[in-house]
This record gives sequence, C-alpha cells and structure tokens, in this order.
Amino acid sequence: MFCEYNSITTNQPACHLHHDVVFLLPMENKVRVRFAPSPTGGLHLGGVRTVLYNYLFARKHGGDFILRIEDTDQSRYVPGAEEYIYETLKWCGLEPDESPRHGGKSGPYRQSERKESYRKYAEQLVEKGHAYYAFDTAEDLDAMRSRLRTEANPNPQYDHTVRNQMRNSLALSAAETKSLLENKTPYVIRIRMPEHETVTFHDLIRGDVTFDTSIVDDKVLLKADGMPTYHLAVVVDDHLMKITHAFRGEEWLPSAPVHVLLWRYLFGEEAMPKWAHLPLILGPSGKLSKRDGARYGFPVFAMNWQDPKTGEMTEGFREKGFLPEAFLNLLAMLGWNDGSEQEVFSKQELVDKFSIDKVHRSGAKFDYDKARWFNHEWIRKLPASAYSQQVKEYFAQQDLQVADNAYFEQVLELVKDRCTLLSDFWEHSYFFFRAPKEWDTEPLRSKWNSSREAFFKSLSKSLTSISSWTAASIETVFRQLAEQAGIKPGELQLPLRIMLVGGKFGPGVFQIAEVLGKEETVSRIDMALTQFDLR
RNA sequence: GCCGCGUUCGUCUAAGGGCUAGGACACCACCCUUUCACGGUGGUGAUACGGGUUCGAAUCCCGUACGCGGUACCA
Repeated sequence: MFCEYNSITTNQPACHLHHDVVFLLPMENKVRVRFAPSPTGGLHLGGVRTVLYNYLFARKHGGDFILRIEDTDQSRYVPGAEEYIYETLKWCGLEPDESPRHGGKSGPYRQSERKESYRKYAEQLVEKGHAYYAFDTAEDLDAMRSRLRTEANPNPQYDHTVRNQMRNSLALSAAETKSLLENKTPYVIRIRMPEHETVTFHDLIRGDVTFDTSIVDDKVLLKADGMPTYHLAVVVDDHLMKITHAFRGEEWLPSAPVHVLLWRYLFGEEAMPKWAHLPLILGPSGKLSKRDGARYGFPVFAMNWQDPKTGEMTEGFREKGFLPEAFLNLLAMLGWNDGSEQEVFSKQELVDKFSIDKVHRSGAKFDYDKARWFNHEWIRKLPASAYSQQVKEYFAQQDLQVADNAYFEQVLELVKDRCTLLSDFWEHSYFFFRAPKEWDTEPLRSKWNSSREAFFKSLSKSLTSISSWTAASIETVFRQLAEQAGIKPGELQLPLRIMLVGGKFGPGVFQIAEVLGKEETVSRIDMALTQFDLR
C-alpha cells in the first residue's frame, strides 16, 4: 500500500508518515482547500462538517482555507443565504482565509462574478472535440426522455446512444451549426463523454474508484444563460484558485469521472487536486434533511434560518442552546475518529489530531441524544463566563434582565452540571432571581407542627446574626439549632428547601442559601413562615 | 433499471490476520443524595449471509442480500 501523497512528495511506501510528509511540501504546493456552498438556504450539519474537515486539514498543514460561493443558478438565489453562511462560520470559529467578504488573491470568490472566465474553457473543449454545442429545447429533451423511457430504462440520459439524434453540433452539419450560432439560437455546451473508456482516480478516503465512461451522460458544462454548471465551474475554479485538496460530500462521487476528464482535457490530470468524498450524514431514513429535523424534533441547521419567501422558521443548533465547541466536537466525531477512545476534543486538539485517512467510508446516522451529551460535556468543561452572555438571552426571553454579572455567573457555575442545553439554565436556576410566591407544601403536610415552625423562627434570627456566610457555616448553625430543638436535621432540610426555592428541586440547600446571600435567605424564610398554608 | 459507494451492539465507533470483539450515547439495576439532577459501579446488547485463502479472519478475496447515493440547462 502506498501513501496518498506520494505523487507530490515521496515514493516511499510509508502511510504512517502522512502528516509529516505533507509538512514537507514545497511552497508552491502549499495546501489550499475550499468550501463551496450554494447559497440556497440554511447550512445543515453535513455542510458544516465539510467546512470543519476542510478547516482542520488546512490548519493542520499550514494551508489556506477558501470560501467560494457557487451561485451559478440564479433561479435558486435566496437572499440572506450568503450572510447566513458567514455568520455560521463565525459562530463556529471556522472563518476562511479568503472569501467574497475576506478578500484574497484568487478573487472574485462568487462564481456569478466570474461568469466571463468560464466560457473560454468550454469553447476550448469544443475546439478539441471534447465538447459540443447543443441546441435542444426543454421540449426536445422531454420528448427524447419520454420516447426512450421504459421500465428497464426509467431515466434515459443524453449520452452517446442518443446524441446523434439530437440537435447538436455533432449531429448537424457544420453549416447548420454555424447558422444556428449566427442566428443566436440558444444553446448549451455539453461534454462529449468518450465511449468505453475507463476512468480511475484515487480518492483519499475510498481508494481507487473506477467508472466506465459509456454509462455517464453528456453533462451540460455551459448553460444557455452563459453560466457554467457546477461541473465546469468546480474544475476551472479549483485550477484558478490553486486548490490542492478537494473535499466534498459523497453525493458527488458519481459525477467525479466528469471532473477527472475535464481536468485531463483542460489542465492535465497531474495538476488535479486530491479528491476526498466525505461520507454522508444520515437521518432516520437516508440523507439527513430539514424534514427529518421537523419530524423528529431536532435541529438540522447550524443556526435559525427563516425562509424569506415562506417566512418559515427552521430552528438551529445555536438557538436550541448548543455551544459552538460542542457543535464542532459532535460534527467531527460524525465520520472521523483518531483511533483512540477519546470523544471530547477541543478545536485545537482536532487540528492536531485530524487526518483525512482516518475519515470513515460509511455514512453516519445522526443521533440527537449523543449530540446533547456532547453539549452537556462542554457546558461542564467550560467556565460559565464562556457562555453567560448566551444564557442571558434565554433569561431575557423569560422577562428577566440580568443586572449583576458576578452573581449571575456564580449561579450558573453552581447549576451547570445539571444542564444539557444552554436553554436548560432557566429551569435550573430561575429561583435565584425570583423569590417563590407559591410553595409546594404537599410533602410537608403530615409533618409540619408548631415545634418546626418555632425552629424556623429561631433559624431566621440566628442566621441574621451569623458572622461568616458560607454553606458550611450556615449548615453548622442549622444543625446546632436542630439539635437544641430535638429534631433530626435531615427532616428540616426539605422544609428549608421549599421555603427558599418553592419546591423539591435545586442544588444543595446550604449552597443555595450561600449564593442567595444572608438578607435574601432570611427574607425568604420569613416570607414562607407567614404564607405557608398547611391545613 | 443502470452505475457507484457502503455494511461491527438500537446509535456513533475501536480492533489494519492472533487474547473472553473494547469504549461512548440510549436503556435497565444498584450506589451516592432526606429535593431534583449530575455523578459512580455493574448489566443487556454487534462483526449481514454464503463460500474461499490461512495454523488462525470482524480484518484479505469472490458471490449474495440489504442500505445509501447518483442518474437535471440543481448544486
């Protein structure tokens, strides 16, 4: 077995040297990768994971990470989608080195703004006989497909078997073609797939993949509106932008032979980037979709996305209460593993340990429970100050404006172990900000009596004059008083808890009291004493 | 249909010819806790099937089945 990077570095059969080998690349072969989304809506899990792997690979090898906007289909243009991409990358901490917004030496980075650069390559292919003009109308294509459609061939292709019966420069005479062109008849340029050729290319994840060119159709390269299709644009731009490694979803694998051929015809196959087709992220059934999220109640997009046309809102991981650290972590593990049993990785650890040959070959089904677990781990791991601003927003939704940051963070620190999502902080800590107005006294009903009431009255007094206000000192006073009253301290803890928070929940009672502070604690006990209804 | 890719506990995965196939999520039990959680300990649970190759196969080869992807002037 030989190392994937052999062709640009060394011929030693030493796969375990991958990382070192790439570092030795000469300057002109500097690693350059790109993420090339189509701005048609929210960015979903799979998209962000592709960004992540690109980013990780670039950082690991000291390369460049480029964001290229593939907006060649004007009919699918969605306002706001590009902004959404920037904001998502920013939130994730995966910002590109070059992009429409960040600039760079390979711009413009929006394909719609590069429109003029594609035509000449398509024409070049026509001249060399690797492509041809096709004048077929949509109706012509429909007619051809319905004429040829059978049970054995449900999806007839525009390929070598029918191209001679269509209206294109291969079937028409040179004079006819010339006149059609001169009369400005709309046309596309299609690749002329060779017959019975075998195209093999090496995929960094899957190894050698082979296709028979006879079964691939004559893909459109340049559309009637002059825009390139993905197939032409990806090859031309990867060349112009000096991309060295191209990572994309596995759904692109079937069209890879078209791209390989284009490279061969246009720039030489030896200049082609190394390909890696990433495994898909699956939903409960098939490729993860927005629908799955709606149906099963978990987010699919990185952040909230509102469709500008329908107004429909799709909830994102960010708003759901995920930490970017956790989001990245869970995405990284959906298709990659370093071979150890470690599961919680920081971004820096991922950069250090990532390697493309450890990326899995098979698709991974997204498990929302596991995703939540990652978030829980990160909430515990990070100091509350790292996410207190975000939690504040959830509190604001409950009409609570946080005034005292120190107090706020102290509370978050105390309850963070019990929270899975940032949105959970509210239910686990609201009582630190709002004194109870109602008390769940049901658990006390049978045990409440005048001696207990007396105990709490004296507790209130003693606490008022306590000198050091810590959980430990409060507990000491509490126990002493209980002993004097002849009541087991354990039996008095629940009543105290209910007085302080209103019910059977929350962290340790004495810790609650400590954080609440002397004044508030005493006031809540006094209030409860006057309001308890135990009859 | 055709082409391509894939297949280890329910899910994410480890094990690259050699130990009772390891871990995590979820689930169950127990412990901790006089609240609710968190946590801790333990348990149930997998190499799709059939053939080879080999002293020895989850691992290599072939076939079958199943799953997924693609089959647009969408990306």
